[in-house]
Amino acid sequence: MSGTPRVKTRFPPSPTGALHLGGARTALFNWLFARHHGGSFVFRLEDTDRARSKDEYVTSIIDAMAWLGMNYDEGPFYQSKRNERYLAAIEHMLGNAKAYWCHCSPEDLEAQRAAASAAGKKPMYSGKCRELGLGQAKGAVVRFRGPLDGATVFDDLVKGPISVANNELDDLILLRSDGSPTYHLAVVVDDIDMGITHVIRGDDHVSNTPRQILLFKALDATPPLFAHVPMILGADKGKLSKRHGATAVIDYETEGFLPAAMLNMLARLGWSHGDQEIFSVQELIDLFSLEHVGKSPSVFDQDKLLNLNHHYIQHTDIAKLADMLTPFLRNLGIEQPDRTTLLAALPHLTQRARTLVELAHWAEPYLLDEPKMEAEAKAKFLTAESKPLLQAALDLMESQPPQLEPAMKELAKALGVKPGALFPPLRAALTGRQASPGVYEVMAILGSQRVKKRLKQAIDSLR
RNA sequence: GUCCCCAUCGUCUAGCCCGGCCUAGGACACCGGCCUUUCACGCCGGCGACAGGGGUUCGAAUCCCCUUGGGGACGCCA
Repeated sequence: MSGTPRVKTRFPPSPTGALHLGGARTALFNWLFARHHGGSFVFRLEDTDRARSKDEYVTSIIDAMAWLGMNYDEGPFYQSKRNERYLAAIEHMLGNAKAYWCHCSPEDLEAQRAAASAAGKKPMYSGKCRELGLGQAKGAVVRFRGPLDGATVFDDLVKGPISVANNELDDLILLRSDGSPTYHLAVVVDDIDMGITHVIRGDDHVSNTPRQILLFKALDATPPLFAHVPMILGADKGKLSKRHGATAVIDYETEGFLPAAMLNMLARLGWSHGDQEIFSVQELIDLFSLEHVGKSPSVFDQDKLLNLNHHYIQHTDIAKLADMLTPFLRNLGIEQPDRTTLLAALPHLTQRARTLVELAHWAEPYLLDEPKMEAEAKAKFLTAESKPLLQAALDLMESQPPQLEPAMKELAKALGVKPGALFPPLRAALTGRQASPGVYEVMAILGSQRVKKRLKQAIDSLR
């Protein structure tokens, strides 16, 4: 029975597009904060804009959250299903004069804003209908009756104290002329109903905060605590957009990134824990705190993500990696990869792959019945001069050498050539590539039967 | 335009709240070297920042002010 309420955060995307990087990071911070404090995390869909909201975006956002492993304790809630609650709140405010009907037409409003701009002020609603005592009418809206003087102050958990003069805030619309509630009203009612204690959201909402605080108070509720995290920018420091590459998190899944790497990357954008760069999810939960979230925007660096992903690929259990590779191998036409071969190859491949796409590419030669010959590898190394070398290697394999490495080195010496002359043709014959793990490793992965078969094929192709 | 916010290497950042330990640390990227049968991994080294100007102080990246620059908001979008 403690007096401090249990921490409750929420992530409320509007389903008007896929989950993008900024949204994912906001979700992550809310999720980490809730988990860190043993609180709960609410997932809510803000779909009051019926025209732009789409079911396909709802499922894609849910999928992206699942991919990242951000589970929620309550929800998904849909604002579109909570209309009576919003209407009741508006009715309540109309009843105690915290709201009023406004009959201004869109054209009239436009003129008012233009007038304010011309006077060197912020374009705002003039308050024309505020004291007119108007009633409901066709095309009318309900507006909030905000305070005319004083200031609204709040202590942002990341930015510190923020103060805005109330006369900078015009009377915002609560109910549209089509009878639907607006964003500001819906969020506030939801956050009250759902008992949200901490609102962690993007920087673009700071200027909305004073108006929402006023709404909380008008609804006789104590506002939650607010924390505004800086935006994520593109390489040119502009808003993140398609030009900067992938902006939707699901794109990173198809490009072969691991969720753990993505989470690590997102967490380190704007948050830090001393010099530490690598964090497991559990460490993130244990260490996360709003005090260490920075105040300035950060640029999303693809190279850093690639580097992190490379790290996670190297440190992920081989069997698990093999499982994750399945769809990427399928894209290469490999439906049923031989698991034994794959498991044998993977330890030699992870150090050279930064993504699962690259890893699948490296694994391909070992999983195919016959390696695909790259034109350049063939032209450079499968030549008339290399034929006797390949033949010698094949003869050696027939004798079943117990130790590959010394045997191959002996062979080079016996042939009177440097290892650098013998190995590239062997690699080309065995993998079809110019680059691969060491030739002995390749042979071990393939096994002597397949090695002999590939050697024979290469020799035959040189006839 | 008006209001709000922000400002350390190219990028992510530590340090800033509680001034001296900062000739500003780490990571990514980049450059060079080592290792090496290729491609990588790894290791070693290098380049590289407190936006500018005023204060306060014995002393400022750290505190205050101004300038400049950047971002956000100003919708019957969220």
